Amino acid sequence: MLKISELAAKTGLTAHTLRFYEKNGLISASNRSPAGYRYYTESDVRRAEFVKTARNIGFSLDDISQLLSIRVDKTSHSCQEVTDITRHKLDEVNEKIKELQSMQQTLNILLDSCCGGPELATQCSIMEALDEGEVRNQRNKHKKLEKQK
Amino acid sequence: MLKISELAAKTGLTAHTLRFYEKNGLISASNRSPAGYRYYTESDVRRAEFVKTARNIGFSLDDISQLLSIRVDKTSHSCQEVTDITRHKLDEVNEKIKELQSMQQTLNILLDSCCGGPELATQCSIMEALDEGEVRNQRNKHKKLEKQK
DNA sequence: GTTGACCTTAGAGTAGACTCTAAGCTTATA
DNA sequence: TATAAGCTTAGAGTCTACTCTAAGGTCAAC
Ligand SMILES: [Zn+2]
Ligand SMILES: [Zn+2]
Ligand SMILES: [Zn+2]
Ligand SMILES: [Zn+2]
Repeated sequence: MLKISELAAKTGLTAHTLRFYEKNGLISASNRSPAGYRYYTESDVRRAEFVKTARNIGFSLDDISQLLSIRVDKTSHSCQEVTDITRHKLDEVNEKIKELQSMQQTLNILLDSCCGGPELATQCSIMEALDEGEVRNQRNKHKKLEKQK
Repeated sequence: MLKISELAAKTGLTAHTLRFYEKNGLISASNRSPAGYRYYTESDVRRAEFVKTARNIGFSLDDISQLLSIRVDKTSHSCQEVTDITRHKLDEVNEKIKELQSMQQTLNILLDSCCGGPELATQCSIMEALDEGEVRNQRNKHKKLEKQK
């Protein structure tokens, strides 16, 4: 049985975060000492490591909650449910990558157009582009798509 | 002179957002009616459009504040200051893209490994991978790099 | 028996960019 | 003149995932 700081050391999460996760239903200690100290079993540790791994991949705490409820009763859930969560996350990631690549392209175009030197900004082509609004961009398009869900 | 809702219609920002931007020093109305209604001049409109464009590209409100202070007095600023802001944003964007691509790769590997069908999740390889923590990932590496700044 | 490290809780604070509410004026139109 | 649309403000709420604080209880060691 591990105390909270031991679990923290083992998982790389902080004790604060572990309590926060407990408050949000992700991980709780199977046992408490008479004084109320949390004591984590081996099974709790495995659950915490699952959470850590899923979080590292980029799953939201909400996604992780869903994965955890599948995990505790695998016979009531299908592979499809697992891939649905995973695919949904992948869709989000792909969408964000597109947005960022659009920004990246725009920023590169802006940087290419400006000398970047000690000259006064009076004729800076970046400032001109921003003033004229003629900067290619698709961020809003993506944002709107995002909200249609 | 435009009222706030007219400027909102023209820029695609909401009246709420325009007031919020004013509170944060980005855009304010040059004039007010005797009753206190905001009245925006042509120059205010151009400033608002600048903000909109910069925001669409992905600049933070803080970045935009800096760009605006260059904009109002270009003779006191250099192209280099403009490119510094732009390059810094580009660095952030590149960093985020890397993180997301790492997630993307991991998620794709997971999806490839699972049948995604109606089978029980008892032997789901995604669940197994999460349980074993053997999922390639670099998100934390990126996070740490981010914080070193 | 006291020091110091560790534990508990409820609850507040953080970041970024809005988003909305309440309560009350103002203005244009019918 | 009445109705509705639109404007004002301060300030609270939203979202995510923590992060920290205050005030106090516990425990092993010396
Ligand atoms: Zn230049
Ligand atoms: Zn320039
Ligand atoms: Zn399967
Ligand atoms: Zn599966």
